[in-house]
Amino acid sequence: MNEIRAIKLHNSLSGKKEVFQSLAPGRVGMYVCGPTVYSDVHLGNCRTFVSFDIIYRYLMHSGYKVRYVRNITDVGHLLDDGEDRMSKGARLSQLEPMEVAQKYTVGFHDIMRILNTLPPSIEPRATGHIPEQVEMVKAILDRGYAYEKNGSVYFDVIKFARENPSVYGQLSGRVIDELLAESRENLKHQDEKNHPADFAIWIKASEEHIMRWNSPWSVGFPGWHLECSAMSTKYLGKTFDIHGGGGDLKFPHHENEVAQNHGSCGCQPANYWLHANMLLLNGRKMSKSEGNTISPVELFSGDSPFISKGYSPMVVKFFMLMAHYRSTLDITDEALQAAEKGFRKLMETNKLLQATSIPARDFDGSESDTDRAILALIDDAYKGMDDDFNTAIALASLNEIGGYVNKLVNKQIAESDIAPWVLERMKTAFANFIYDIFGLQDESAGAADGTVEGLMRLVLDIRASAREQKDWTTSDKIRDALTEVGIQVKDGKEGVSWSKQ
RNA sequence: GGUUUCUUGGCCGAGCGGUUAGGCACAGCUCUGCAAAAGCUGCUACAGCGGUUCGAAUCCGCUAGAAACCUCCA
Repeated sequence: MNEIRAIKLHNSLSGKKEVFQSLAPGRVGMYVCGPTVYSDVHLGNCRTFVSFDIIYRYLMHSGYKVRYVRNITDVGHLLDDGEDRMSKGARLSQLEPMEVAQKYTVGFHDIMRILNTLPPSIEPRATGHIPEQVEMVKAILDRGYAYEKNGSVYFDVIKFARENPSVYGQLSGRVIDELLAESRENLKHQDEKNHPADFAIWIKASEEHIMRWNSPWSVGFPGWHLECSAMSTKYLGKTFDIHGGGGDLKFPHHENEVAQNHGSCGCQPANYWLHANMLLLNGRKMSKSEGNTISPVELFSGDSPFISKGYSPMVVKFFMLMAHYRSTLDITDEALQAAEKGFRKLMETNKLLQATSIPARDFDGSESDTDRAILALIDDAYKGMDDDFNTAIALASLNEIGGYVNKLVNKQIAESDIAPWVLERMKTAFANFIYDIFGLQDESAGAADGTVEGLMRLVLDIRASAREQKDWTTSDKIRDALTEVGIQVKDGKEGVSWSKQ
C-alpha cells in the first residue's frame, strides 16, 4: 500500500464528512491533545489515544508521512480553588511537581505500550515550552485580543467573537448572544475578567504556587488552553492538517485554542478537527471526578466492582475497535466477554491463514466466485477504513474472510476454488489490518517458544497413540490437564492443534 | 434553563433512501469415541406518532426517554 488513498473524515469544523486533502502532498501534520499527568490515566483517555493511534497508523499505511504530535500537560489546569493541579498533587503526596509529572508520565507510557500504540513523533511538555507560550501571549496582546489585569492576562473573547463571528463558535456551535446571556447569570462570580467568557492565558502565581516562571507581566504560569496553541504552532506550523482530541475538549478548550491561534496570527490552526467520543461506564461518561471510572490496570486485573474478571489489553483494544471512534461506547462485562471471544477467534483465524498454503497451479486467468467474493471483502475492509476510519466495518469484513479461511482449512471449499495469488492477498490483508493498522498483538505468542512446542508435540503424540488404541481415559486425562493450564486441544480433520487461552 | 447528540434484534455494535453488516449469546444440524474447535441453518430489529417519497432504520415534524457540553475533564 504505497499509493495515497482517498480518505474521508468527519470534520468537526464543518460538521460533515470531507475528503481529506493534506496541505503538503503526501505529508500530514497531526496534533492530539494528550493527558494531564497529575494522576493515573483512565480508560477514557486510552480510548481517545487508541482511536488516534489507529488514525495515525492508517494514514501511514495509506502512504502518508505523518508527524504526530501529542503533548503532555504538566502545568496549567486550574482547580475550583484556583490551585494548579500539578502543584496540588505535589502538595498531597509531598513530592516535587516534576516528580509527580514524571511518575504519571511513565505510567501513561507504560499503558500506551501495553495497548501497543505507537509513540507519537514528538511528545512535547507544556513546561518545556514556556518561552513559546509567553511569545504567543505577547502576540495576542499586540493584536488587541487580550488585556492585562494585576499581572494576569486574559483573552478578550467578546471582542474576538464580535470581530470574527465566523470563527468563534464554529467548533462548538456556541454564539456570542449565548455567551452574553450566560454572563448575567455568572456575574457574581466575576473576578478580574471583564467577562465570564474570557479566559486566562497568563496567570499571576499566588505566593504558595510552586510552579512559576518569569514573564513581562508577572511571575506566573500559562493558561491551560495556551500550551496546545503554542506547541502545535511550533512543531506543525501556524496551519496544519489534523487536530484531534476527546469530544469533551471541544468546548471550551478547542474553541479557545482556535481563538488563540487566530488571535495571534490571524489564521486557522487546523483544517480538520477530529473528536473521539466518550467511553461510558454504566451508560454514563467515565469521570475521574465522579468516581464512575475503571482504570486500565483494574480492567486488566479484574479488580473492579464493574467487571467479573480481568480482560487482557488486546481484548480491551479489540473491544474499542468494534465501535466507530465517533460513537459512544458503553463498557459492560457482557460486551467485554464478547470482545474476548471475537478477538481470540480472529487471531486464531489469522494463525491458520498464515500457515495455510495451497499447491501452486497455473493461473488460467479466471477468477472463481470465491475469489471474487474474497477480493470484494478485502476491498470492503479498506473502504471501511477510508470512510472516516470505520474499524467496525473493517472487522466485519475480516470476520467474513475468516469464514473462508476456516472452510478452506476444513476442506469445505476446494483448494482449486481459491487462486494462489488470492490466498496471498488474504494473508497480506490480514497481517496488514491486524498488526499494522489495528496494532493488535498475538498474546499467546509468548508461549510458543521451542521448548513449549517440543513438549506439546510430545504430549499430543502420546495422546494420539492412546486414541489409536481407544484408550479414552488417557486421552481425556491429557486433554483435561491441558485445559486446566489454559491450553485448548483442537481435534480437527487434519490432525490435532492447540492454542493457549 | 441553553446548546448538541443519541434511542437498532437477548447483549455489544455497523448503517448516511432501495442489499443478510459483523461479533457474542441461544437453538438445531454436520464433523467427532465424547467434548471442544470449525462449518451450516435459524433467531431478521430499527423508541412512539405523523409526514415527504415509487420506496425510510436512513429525510422532515411532534412526543417520550437518555447522554454530553455550558465548570476541571480524553
